[in-house]
Amino acid sequence: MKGTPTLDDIAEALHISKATVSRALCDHPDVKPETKQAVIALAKKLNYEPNRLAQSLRSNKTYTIGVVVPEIAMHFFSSTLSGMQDYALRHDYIIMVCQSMESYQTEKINVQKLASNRVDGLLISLSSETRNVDHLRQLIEKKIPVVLFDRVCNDLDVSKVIVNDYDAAFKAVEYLIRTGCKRIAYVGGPRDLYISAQREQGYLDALRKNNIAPSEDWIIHCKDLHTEPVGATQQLLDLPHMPDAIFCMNDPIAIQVMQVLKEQSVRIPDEISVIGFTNEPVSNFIEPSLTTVSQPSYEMGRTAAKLFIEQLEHPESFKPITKVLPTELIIRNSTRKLFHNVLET
Amino acid sequence: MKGTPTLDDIAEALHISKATVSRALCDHPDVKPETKQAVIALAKKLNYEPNRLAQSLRSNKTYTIGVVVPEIAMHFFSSTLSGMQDYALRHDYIIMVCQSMESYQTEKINVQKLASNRVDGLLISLSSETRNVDHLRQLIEKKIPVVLFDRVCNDLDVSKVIVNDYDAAFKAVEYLIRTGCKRIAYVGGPRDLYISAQREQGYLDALRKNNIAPSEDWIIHCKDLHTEPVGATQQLLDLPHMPDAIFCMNDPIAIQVMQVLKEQSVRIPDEISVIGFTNEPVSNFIEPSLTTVSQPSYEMGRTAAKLFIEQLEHPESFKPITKVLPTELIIRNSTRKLFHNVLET
DNA sequence: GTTTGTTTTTAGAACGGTGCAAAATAAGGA
DNA sequence: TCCTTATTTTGCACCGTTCTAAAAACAAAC
Repeated sequence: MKGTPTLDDIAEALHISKATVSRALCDHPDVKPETKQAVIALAKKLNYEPNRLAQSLRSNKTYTIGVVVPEIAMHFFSSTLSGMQDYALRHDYIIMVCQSMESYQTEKINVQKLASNRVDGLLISLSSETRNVDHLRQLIEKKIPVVLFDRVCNDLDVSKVIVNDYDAAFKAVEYLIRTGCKRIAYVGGPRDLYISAQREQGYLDALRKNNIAPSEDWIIHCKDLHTEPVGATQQLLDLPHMPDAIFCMNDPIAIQVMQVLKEQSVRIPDEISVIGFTNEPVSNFIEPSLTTVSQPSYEMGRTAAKLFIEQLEHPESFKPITKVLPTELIIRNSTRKLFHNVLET
Repeated sequence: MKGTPTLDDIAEALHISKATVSRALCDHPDVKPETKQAVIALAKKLNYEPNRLAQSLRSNKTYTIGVVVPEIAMHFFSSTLSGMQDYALRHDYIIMVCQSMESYQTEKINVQKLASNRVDGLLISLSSETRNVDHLRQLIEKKIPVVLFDRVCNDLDVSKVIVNDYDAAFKAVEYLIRTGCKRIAYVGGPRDLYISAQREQGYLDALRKNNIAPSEDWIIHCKDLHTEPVGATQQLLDLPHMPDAIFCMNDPIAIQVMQVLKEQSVRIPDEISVIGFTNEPVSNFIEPSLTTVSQPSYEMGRTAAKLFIEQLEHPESFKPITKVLPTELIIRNSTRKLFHNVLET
């Protein structure tokens, strides 16, 4: 016998047809028990494994899920990947992973490569540059399921896994206000990055509800999340009337903000409170530890994979749904204590 | 026309055979220029894309690389994944990612699933539990290339990407000695985890070279890297003669060690110096910032992918090689300053 | 010994692309 | 014009599986 055993090899050895062998291995009822026995025994002996490629070619199904994240090495995303991988593998799917590096062009290429690799569908968190989602729409038109997570967009009628960014931001900012902060700034991502806009809206509404007039000066949008927050912080410090709190779109931004504050010897939280979003591991260890909104990243990945597989395996009963997972405000030491207010009320 | 266009569709439309179409698209010389033109034009118009599955079935090549890491969400590994992904995609490969969660069983399952998905080969970093590598040997016997990175093992004759763990550990420990530490402990992984053993050996030899007799009490092996270091630290603190430095196998361990020291109000580095390994982002932000050995994780991933693809595409000239990437001792504030010694010498 | 009805098995056609040998066409030389 | 050589093109088999329709095998009933 040559390389890996095939159906034909088994069929030939037992003097039966490969169709029967195929049936026997699928436990099809139309096969005589003793034939089935013989086939299974020989298959085991030869260490036979069906060729996935051939199966896929025939069935047009690859048991493969394409995943695109902005950056694999960002903890939030690697944690979602972990959740997806676990769920997928347990259901016999494998994930193919790409990263867009926050570039729209790269994202398009990623999607294209995954599609040409015939993935059964796509789990994607959009790059911060992405405005146009035609590359996804094309897939959807071809009936290839797409599930968005975290960095979603509203003009696609697909399943989504998110947290309530608006609400979480609202609560975070309201917490700042309850600790006595009055001049609260927001350092966010690009203006049209959906999650950033949502968090900004929550921020604005929390201010308004508490009779604080928002100021344009307090809101800064960064295109490049890795470097711009540094300048943004300086800009805030240079204001005639410096803010007393900074709400950051995510933890990496908050960390850059804190670095600048520390360099300039601005005391955190006495002079300025800082609050982040995501609860990356580092936020627990930075000094002072960072108050932040925790997002269930692993669970988001798991849920995205779950919705995806359900959609794929029960297309008849499929309706796009949006799963909103809970967040939690993790209070640490980068924000003032509630102490005074508790006394005041 | 039905769903996705195929070679046959183009052939039929142009009244030529699909073989010619196939050739035209591969830019084979044996096709009349005008035919080629026509084919390419129509292919573009129909948005034709060759079916990877069909190609793979025929050629027995999938342009897919299986990757197994101990834990996707550990920064070191997500960073290697990032490097692999970048290099792979640029060379038209896609990575399929699995995590072993430090479990030998899961690792075997991962390898098995990836193999049954007909990956062209495997990049793997072994779980801390893995002693036996027969699951990899099976692949190698089937001529499926395997490249090991970081967590390698010596009984496989394959390409490897590592850092010089022994040397880096030696230098790190010697640095501790030069800052005046004399009772240096080692908190590592399981005894037979190769990188841990290597680092331990470097540690031991650095002590001996500097006439410090190693003590059994100073060396602790943790099976579970996520929880055991806490108890290990306590154990060290409870020694009649407490260590004045702790060399940790990696940063996550170092961070747990530091947490315990801080809880017990042991001053770092005045009473005990702490040194880590890997240079995870968090080590720069923890207080005091962690002195550690930086490993080029992204580069390790890239290099692993590179070696792999070279091996795959030039099997004739293949010889297993071991790439040793450079490390760097990053001196921060969890270790004493060199000051005194500089004066002494 | 037919007829009818169940099992059980079998060719053979997909799936979509590539490679080979052979055929068809075009061009050049005597 | 015929023969030779070079250029293009064409069937067809193959990769390994699954599915369909039809055939074969067997048993029970008439």
